[in-house]
Amino acid sequence: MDLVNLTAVKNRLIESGLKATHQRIVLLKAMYLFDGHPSAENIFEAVSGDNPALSLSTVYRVLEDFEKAGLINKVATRKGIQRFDSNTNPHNHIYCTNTHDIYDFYDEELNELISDFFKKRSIRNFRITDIKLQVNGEKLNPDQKVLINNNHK
Amino acid sequence: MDLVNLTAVKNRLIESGLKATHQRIVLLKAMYLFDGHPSAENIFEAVSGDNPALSLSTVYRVLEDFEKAGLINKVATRKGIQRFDSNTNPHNHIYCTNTHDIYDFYDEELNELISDFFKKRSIRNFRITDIKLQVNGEKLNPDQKVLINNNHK
DNA sequence: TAGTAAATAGGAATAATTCCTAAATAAAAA
DNA sequence: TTTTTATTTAGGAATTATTCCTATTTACTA
Repeated sequence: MDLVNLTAVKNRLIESGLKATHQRIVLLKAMYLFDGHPSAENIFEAVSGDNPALSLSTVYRVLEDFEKAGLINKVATRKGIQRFDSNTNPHNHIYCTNTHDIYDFYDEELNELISDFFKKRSIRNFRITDIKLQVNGEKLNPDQKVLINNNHK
Repeated sequence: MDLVNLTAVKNRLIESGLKATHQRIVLLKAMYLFDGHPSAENIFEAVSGDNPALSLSTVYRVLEDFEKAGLINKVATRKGIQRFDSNTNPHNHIYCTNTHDIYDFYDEELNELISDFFKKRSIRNFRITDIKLQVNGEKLNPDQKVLINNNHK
């Protein structure tokens, strides 16, 4: 199934309790198509060519609405700027201090490790909604990809 | 040894290659004394009563300098606002979605679990400087503390 | 105690985000 | 269909957060 198919996007909006307005459809598509962890401004730039009447304040409001509806998440950043993530599956983040790029990484073993840990250690007076491992550091060669390696076969 | 002792603070600055100016001493002390993960504004408010001539731009610049010197760290936030952490020991963060409070938590076993994991899985083309587990969720009773529980004895 | 490089105050400039409200629009009702 | 109504949006103003600029001040060095 195609995430950015028109009716699929409409349905996602409606399932989440949001009216399928033109702007929301455009913006949710843009979130799915964006490769990375865009800011509101990034998304605005991505769509405003085709949608010249779209307002930046609408982008902010709609992304906020999407987040409240659980369609996307906010990503924590150290730079003090809001960024968003359309990937709502459990995964982790690698942060490059130099470029401020954020890379996703999945690792089933790691997810289990962490979830097992929190079976033993609960947090009193707190309801956990999401756990992310945040790996900070720096990309070495700017021309090469950052890749997680499996050395243990 | 007292972290906020005058000569101790001076020495820390000098060891980090920074001149021990009045403003830096005041601000580093304030960082050590602040309970939590303050913004630049928080620190400014905390010290400006006793230091009316201190400028907010100095606070921003000095906290940035402290971070570069490794005296403090920036904390990733989802709200899009810079916050700082004077605790440079390995520890993790619990984020309350409602109050935007951030709680530290230490767990030796968890730290080991994670460091063992990254002995097996390295990240190609990336130098890790720091790893943090970021636990998102909501504080249940606002009048009670958030505490990590050890159920496994 | 003077000289020099580094740091600061203070405010202006910029960037990021939110707020406001008249107009437009989607969904429901007629 | 058209009308109604509640929601949503555009657009810009307002606010908040952060950085930049530069004359002045300060900490160290000789």
